[in-house]
Amino acid sequence: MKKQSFWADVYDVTKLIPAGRVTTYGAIAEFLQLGAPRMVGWALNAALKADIPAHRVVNRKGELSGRLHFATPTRMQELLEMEGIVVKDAVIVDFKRHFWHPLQEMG
DNA sequence: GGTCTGACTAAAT
DNA sequence: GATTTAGCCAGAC
Repeated sequence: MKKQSFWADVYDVTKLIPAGRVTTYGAIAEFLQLGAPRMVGWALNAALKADIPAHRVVNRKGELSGRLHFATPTRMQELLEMEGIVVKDAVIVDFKRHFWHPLQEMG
């Protein structure tokens, strides 16, 4: 993938996340060599306005830390559950099992 | 143009 | 082992 502005990069990577899978800010930051996971979340916040499945990105604990930024606080969880991910109390159940790393898709 | 602020994370306490 | 601290870097003011 080409290095663009980090916004576009975050968008692209996020769009690559398969349905029913999730990844972390850190994984994306690592993949993009940002060195600043916070920016990923920040970019994702802007990504909500675009056609980006930002709900598939959670913090390293598998917690839906960004749910409050969605239209409704429960929206993120609903989207994940629609994709077959079990979410309990804003935390993904068996997070490790659903975890997806960008490099995994790259090959 | 310096300062503040994040949907975070790892290390230190 | 839970809480706190520092580092991360791009935008907004």
